[in-house]
Amino acid sequence: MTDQSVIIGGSVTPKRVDRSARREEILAAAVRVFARKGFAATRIDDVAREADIGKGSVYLYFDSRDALLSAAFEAFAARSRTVLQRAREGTGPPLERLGSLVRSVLAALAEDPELAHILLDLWSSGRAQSQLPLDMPSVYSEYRTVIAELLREAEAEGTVRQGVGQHHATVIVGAVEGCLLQWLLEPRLPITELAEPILEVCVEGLRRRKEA
Amino acid sequence: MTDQSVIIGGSVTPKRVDRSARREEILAAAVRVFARKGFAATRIDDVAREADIGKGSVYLYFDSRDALLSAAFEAFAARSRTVLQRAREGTGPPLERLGSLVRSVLAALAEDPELAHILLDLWSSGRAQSQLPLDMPSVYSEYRTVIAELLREAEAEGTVRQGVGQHHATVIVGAVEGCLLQWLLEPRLPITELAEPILEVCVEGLRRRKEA
Amino acid sequence: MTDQSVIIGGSVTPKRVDRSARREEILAAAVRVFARKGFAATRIDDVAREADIGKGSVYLYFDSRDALLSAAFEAFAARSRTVLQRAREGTGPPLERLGSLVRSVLAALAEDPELAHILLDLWSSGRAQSQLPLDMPSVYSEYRTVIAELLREAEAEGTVRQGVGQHHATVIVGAVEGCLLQWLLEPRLPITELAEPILEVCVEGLRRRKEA
Amino acid sequence: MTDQSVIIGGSVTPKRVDRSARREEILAAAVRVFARKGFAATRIDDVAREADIGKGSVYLYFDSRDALLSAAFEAFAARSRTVLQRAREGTGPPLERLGSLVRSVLAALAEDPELAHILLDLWSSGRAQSQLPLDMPSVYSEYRTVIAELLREAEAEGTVRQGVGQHHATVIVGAVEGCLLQWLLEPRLPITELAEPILEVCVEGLRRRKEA
DNA sequence: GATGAATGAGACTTCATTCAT
DNA sequence: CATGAATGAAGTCTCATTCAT
Repeated sequence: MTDQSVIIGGSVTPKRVDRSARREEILAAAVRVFARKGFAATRIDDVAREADIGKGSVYLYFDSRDALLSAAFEAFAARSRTVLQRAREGTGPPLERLGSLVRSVLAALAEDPELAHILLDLWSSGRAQSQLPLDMPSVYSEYRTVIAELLREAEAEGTVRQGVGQHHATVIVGAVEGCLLQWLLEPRLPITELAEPILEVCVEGLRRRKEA
Repeated sequence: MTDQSVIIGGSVTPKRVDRSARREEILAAAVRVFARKGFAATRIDDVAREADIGKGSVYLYFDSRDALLSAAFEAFAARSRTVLQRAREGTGPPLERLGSLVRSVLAALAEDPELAHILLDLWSSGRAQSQLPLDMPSVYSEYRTVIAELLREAEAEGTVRQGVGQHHATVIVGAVEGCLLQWLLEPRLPITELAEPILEVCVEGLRRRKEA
Repeated sequence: MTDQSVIIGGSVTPKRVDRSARREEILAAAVRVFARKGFAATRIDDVAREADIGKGSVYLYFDSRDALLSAAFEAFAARSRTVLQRAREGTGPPLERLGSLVRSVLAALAEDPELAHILLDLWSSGRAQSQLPLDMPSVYSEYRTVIAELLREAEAEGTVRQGVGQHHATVIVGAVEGCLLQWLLEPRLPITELAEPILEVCVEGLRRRKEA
Repeated sequence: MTDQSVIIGGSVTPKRVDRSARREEILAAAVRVFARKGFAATRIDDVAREADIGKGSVYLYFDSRDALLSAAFEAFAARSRTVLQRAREGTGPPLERLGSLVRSVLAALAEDPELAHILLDLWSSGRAQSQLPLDMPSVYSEYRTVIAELLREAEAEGTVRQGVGQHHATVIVGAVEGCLLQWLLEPRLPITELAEPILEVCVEGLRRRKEA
């Protein structure tokens, strides 16, 4: 609304850098609090204190409390998109790209547990009444699509069984997200170590090979 | 509305309504609203209206709003325990019992989508800020334990590969819950049809058998 | 409203005895609870439970919760009136009748601590906003009047100094009630033993010096 | 309405209003309402309206409705302590200091009838059910102690009869508080004029007969 | 821009009172 | 008469949002 511009060296330099950096700081603070207390229990005051600014100042950067959750969702979705994009653009055998994808997803969230923790809230908010336009469903839809593509390539290559399709993509996404869920509920589970078992189970299956 | 005096076990109930039946009615109404709007957005008034009683009457059967969520959790946990118990007590080849378990879990929730929908809230409540003593983590812990037992039996039998253990149990639980999650976010996914792909992926794996 | 009468031996005997006995029971129960928890914190439910009847039944005997306090006030006022009447009608030296009065007041309340305890609530209710028509002020007014009469008689007799009047009556009433107050706040104070010090302080201070 | 930034002790107060001044304003408003309607009948809304602020603003300065009563108690107790301290530290004949004390107590409350009126509620709150930690009993205990000390000094001096002790102190405290009680119930009583009768009754009654 | 005091809508909860049985 | 389940008005308290400084 107010566009205080500062003229430096003859070029118009909107204070955008500062503004957006400050916005990011606040968002990061908000995510930390969401992770700690959950969205429902998080007060604007908590966020302001965490960001070490005044309560009113939060509203200079975000329209509303809900907007903070939306922004957190955006951060999560952006990261997801990046990871998925990389898998899509990657080269090499599709099953290896699948492996990388699974490892990346788990590593990304293990590295940033704060963001991971708000997953639960995002799942809840992704449903029903929520006035928020957080499109969680489409995040998972894209996720399934990418994996289905990889499986299709693998099928074309002959590295996976015939008849593998959408549903199997859903199962793989499910295995990853379900392991994350369990880790969120039980932080002692070694999340990064679960990548290999996930791939073993999904790719190799549990049944013993007859002649192996 | 009032369902007269009710005979239970041959003795006349002291008063007019069957307390526990009425309690269940209100809980069912609450679960319907939770499913529709989520716990955070559900007002006592909503529950009362759904149950077609006065707001104050809810408090005759539940101590607080939180107690409603606790009760919903109990209903969910009780059902989980039943399903798991059945798998534990079952006879027959362990991998078949695993199959039954997976199918039962999905069928149970598909049959009662209302209860399934509050899963998201229960997951959230299972973490952090919640003062509620909803022990979601232990639900999943037991779940993993039962599956790990089945895998151990199968390993003893020689029907699964050696080295299969806790982590693989976590992956199977994850696959089931992760598929449920996706269904909750995207109700068009055919949840019951996912049981077979889950079992295929987990038991058989995706990779094509060399000599098949 | 309902006047269920029972014919016994040919005479109409309204069930008044029972009815009024029951009323007294409830009132006594109410007074016990008021004494224990104070009027503000007393619930109709508490009274019903104490009287061992159903909550709704309280309303068969009292119009409202406030009516219970009114009735308790009436009981207190009636007792006060009795004590005062006795002092008024008594014969003998006025200062001795004053002594009896003081001893009676303290003894009456010491004997029935329950009623004494609600004095505090009655004092509060005797003021301001209270919709209740509890006329505490007139209880004390009558009290002062009776004592002033005794003092006037004593003055006429020459047993107290001249100039003793209304204000001194107020002081004597005050001394008694003020001691009661302290006892209510600090039950270890020996309330009945305070009668003599009160009389010593007050009467000896008023008695004309013999030879002066 | 907002009274700008205020300089206290040379340092700029961090924000705009002086928190403690505003707190006092609200407390004063609360005391006015308590005096008018009694604590039990006073709603937060009443206090807010009296202070001409929003309902929620009360909670910026007091944790709860009960905290308002506690604060009012503190104001009363602080004043009591001051009056008592003065009597304790005073010099001069003990019976004169007793006279000053009685006059001070009556004058202090006569001057601030608002605070006096809540005495009734404080007495009630000093008992039983109240969760509040208002220690009315100890106020009166200290009061008795100070007067007992004065009497002991007077006894040592020979200005009061032998055998005068704790109980007589209780009677004097009672006379003062009992007169206040009557004034509260019957505001037409001339409270300040009662100091002399109280002293006449009590002091002359205690003074040793010169030639006896 | 920054702040935090102020606000008041709205949620929970209590409990006096009613009334069908 | 007796009862206690049901009710909803009313009260406390919270907190997102606004706005004067």
